[in-house]
Amino acid sequence: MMSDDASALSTAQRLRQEIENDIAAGHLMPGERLDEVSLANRFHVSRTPIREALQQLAMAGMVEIRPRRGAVVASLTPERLYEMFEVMAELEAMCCRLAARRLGPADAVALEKAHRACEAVRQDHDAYYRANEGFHKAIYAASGNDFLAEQARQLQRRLQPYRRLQLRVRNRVQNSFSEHERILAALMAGEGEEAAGIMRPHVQVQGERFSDLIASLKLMGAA
Amino acid sequence: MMSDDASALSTAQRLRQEIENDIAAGHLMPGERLDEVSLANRFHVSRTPIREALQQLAMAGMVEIRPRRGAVVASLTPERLYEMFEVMAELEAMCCRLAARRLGPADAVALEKAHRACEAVRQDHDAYYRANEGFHKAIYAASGNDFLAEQARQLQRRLQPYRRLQLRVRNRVQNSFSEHERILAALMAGEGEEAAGIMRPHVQVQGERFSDLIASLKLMGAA
DNA sequence: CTCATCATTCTTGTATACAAGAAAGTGTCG
DNA sequence: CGACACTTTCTTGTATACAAGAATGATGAG
Repeated sequence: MMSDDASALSTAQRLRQEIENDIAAGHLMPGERLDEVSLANRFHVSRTPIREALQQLAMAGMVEIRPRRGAVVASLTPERLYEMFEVMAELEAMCCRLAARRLGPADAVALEKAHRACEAVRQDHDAYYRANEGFHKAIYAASGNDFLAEQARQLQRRLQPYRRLQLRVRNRVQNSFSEHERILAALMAGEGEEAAGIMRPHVQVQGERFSDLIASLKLMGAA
Repeated sequence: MMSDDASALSTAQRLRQEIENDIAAGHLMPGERLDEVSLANRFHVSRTPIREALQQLAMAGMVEIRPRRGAVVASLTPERLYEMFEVMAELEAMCCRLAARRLGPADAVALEKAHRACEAVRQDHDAYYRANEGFHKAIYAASGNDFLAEQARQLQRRLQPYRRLQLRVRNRVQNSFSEHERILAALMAGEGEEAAGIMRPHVQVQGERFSDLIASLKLMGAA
């Protein structure tokens, strides 16, 4: 039996994923230097594939390469961060609109499951953070537009180091969960615009929440 | 006086741009093989920076790298193409919404200028194609969201090889121009939703236009 | 004549050597 | 004591050598 292993990854791509994970997980902080030799030693490869991985990350916006001066983890200004959240909100709103129209039985089941997973852990910030990610990804998938889903996941990943801080704010988890509930209901009812309208402010970081984000950003020590 | 030359590009980045231009310009066709040695000879460099450029292009979705089997210009299935146009339409609609709210005097001038440039060349398909690009880019810029503008430009670039074929369809230029006119008027009047509503179908490729696209796609010989 | 198997050739993947620019450390002079 | 120039060290950028997998072509059997 042949497994059409389309998921075959080159070494550089695997390395990219590893480093990307470290960035998304907050193990590598914005502004931090990415030394080619250290990375090469760490992964037991030469600098060549490491450099290829760094070039990929640069295109993904996760690192910044200053010619002749090395690569650093990309650090975003508050303005840019705001812009990215604004786009993220719109992409997710779009996912809602499409999902409401195209929702299949399998998608509906996956959505409810993801939602109940959130409910189960809403006392635990960190666990909720992960479950929340699952709920949002279920919506991307339900949009029926694979390209859109990929774009959404990619941007979500890029914002992850910053988003993590968001849920620590008092009552945020509780509010988040009840917003999920309303979104889910709207999707099931086929009310795309309704769902989109709830999703937008759910994702976007405005007003007080933005100030909170900036404050915690300073705590991170990002340049 | 100091010119903060942030535009300093590494060799790999320059090479990426060159190859990307060839793809966008249709000089390199979808499915075409990108031989590392040939490219290295052509640009008078070794394979190393070429490979770095190819990794970047892979992340940008412009080429596909099959491990151990080399890189080819990415060729999109009709489904994926449809999905990408759907997202493009939404991004541009979002630009409209934001631009209508935030439009500054400089943006307004730039928009009108770009529009008149379109008008001046509407007898010439190829010239209109370029002017059209300018009009859309002016809207991206007017959104006031630099990240959004970059995303829009990047996706536009990716769709360029396919979009080129669109305007050849009978009357498409005339229709396009009159849609521009209505979008411009709505933007100037601050009617963001109105502008977005015209932009969406202006960009999205649906119904007959999609069939036309698929037909010309087959002519391209893309796998 | 067609298909399968093996040898050959070509291309990609990786390490390494070397070149050259940036950073850091040292000493001297004001 | 502080600033500046110079030297040394370290890091990145590029080419090249070699290894290994894929494509290609030849040869032989059915």
